Amino acid sequence: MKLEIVTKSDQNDIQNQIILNIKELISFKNLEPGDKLPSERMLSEKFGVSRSNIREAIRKLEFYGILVSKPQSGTFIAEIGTVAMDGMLNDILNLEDPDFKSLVETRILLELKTVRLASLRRTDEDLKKIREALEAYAEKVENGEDAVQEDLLFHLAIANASGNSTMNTFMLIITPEIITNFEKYHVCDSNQSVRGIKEHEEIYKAIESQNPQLAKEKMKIHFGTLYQYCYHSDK
Amino acid sequence: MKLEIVTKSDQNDIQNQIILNIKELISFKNLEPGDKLPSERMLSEKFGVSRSNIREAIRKLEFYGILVSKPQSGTFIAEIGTVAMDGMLNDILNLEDPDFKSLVETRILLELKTVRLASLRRTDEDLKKIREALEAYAEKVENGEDAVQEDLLFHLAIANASGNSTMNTFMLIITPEIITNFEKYHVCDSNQSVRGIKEHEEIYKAIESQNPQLAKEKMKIHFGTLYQYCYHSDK
DNA sequence: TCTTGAAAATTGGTTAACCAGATTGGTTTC
DNA sequence: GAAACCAATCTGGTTAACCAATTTTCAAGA
Repeated sequence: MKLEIVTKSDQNDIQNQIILNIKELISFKNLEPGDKLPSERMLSEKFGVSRSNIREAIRKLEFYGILVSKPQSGTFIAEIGTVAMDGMLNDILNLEDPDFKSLVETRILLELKTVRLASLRRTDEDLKKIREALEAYAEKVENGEDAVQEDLLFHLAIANASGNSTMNTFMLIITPEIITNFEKYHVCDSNQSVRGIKEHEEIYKAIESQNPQLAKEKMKIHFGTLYQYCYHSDK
Repeated sequence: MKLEIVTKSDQNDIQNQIILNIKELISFKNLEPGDKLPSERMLSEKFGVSRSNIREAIRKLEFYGILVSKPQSGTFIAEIGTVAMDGMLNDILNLEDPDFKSLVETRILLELKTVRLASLRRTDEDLKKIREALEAYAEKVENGEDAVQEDLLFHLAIANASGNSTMNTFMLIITPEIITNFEKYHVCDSNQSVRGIKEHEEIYKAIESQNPQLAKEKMKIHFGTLYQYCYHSDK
């Protein structure tokens, strides 16, 4: 178990080292947005790492919008300006893994917004999906089973109905880590789940009646416990 | 240009097709969290695609926390439960590319929060970095140059000072797309930039004096124009 | 001198062979 | 019978050769 983690972080180190090398190369060669990077082969030779490592690092920088690679042509620096590129590269190199508190804080922020947007923009189709998620959750809880997953799917359905694809994506990104940490720290107990049904129903009703203010209010209540955890804990 | 876009989207289609295949395989074989997926070779043969395509799809699902691959051992289904896995896979397959409105909406949401957190948690080191970003921005504007990048670096410095790694990452993710769209739609003109200096300074002062409410207020004012764009446009 | 166009070189993507570490199953040993 | 051990096998990762599309080069033709 230990070993595996070490390799993972080593892997990350290598990737960050490559990104640092690329950054220095760009700076040294005075490359500007739109310019072509040396080929993957050349980079792998120059940095003394495998081409797949290079490709991986390039993918990461592509994800953050700093590079754009065109098939059979080359990898180019995105048109975001030298200054932004340099600043962002620094930030990417300094990125730290999210802690649980940071996740919860972000989740609450996102959800208080998505629930508002959902109540404004939801289609009938959206509403139906939320209803289904709600019922799946209620059924699980009533059977006394663990319903963390169904809980989160209800919230994801709301994010989906918000009509904001960015927030929807972000919710998807943090969800698995929320689940893992919930199970690790046992944040919710079964009593809370029973109460959760009523809270979910209230949120649903607010969305149904297209009342954004009420929806946000009910979501805030629903997050009551988490809120406390987030703002009164040292974790 | 057209061709390139087509290949990109084709590429995406292939990846989504693989993810769909994996989803069906999991369902068909009744695989549960913790179980091992067939090896990459086997999957590539079964689905009739290259192993690198398989690896790429697995990486994507790893990013969304659904799979975990261990070197020299296998790829495993993450411990997030069958229901959550299934629901998330559906959501991932239906993910749509973010539109500009969605980006701006999310940016405003994030920044009104990060500026509050930054004013509460900023260290002296953070403050210094924000100050530097502010000065770089002011200098560019006073020279009559375009300062979109410096503008965003100022905001990223605030996100960095927020002490919330998740929000920081999210800000990094949306920044390049914001830059690209700003340049495309010419959202800001130079007059706005001059006014922007004063606004940035006010935000800085609020963070310096650790006044979260004021900081949020000043940020809201700063977003005035964008706000309008966001809520009174059909785009 | 400029245009044209075909061949050569270069590129990211793909494929297949290979590697080292992990797993597995059976055999030995006590 | 159980524990220890070893070798065969299987795994994700790496490497190197290959591919098809793109870009470059440069000589032929006007």
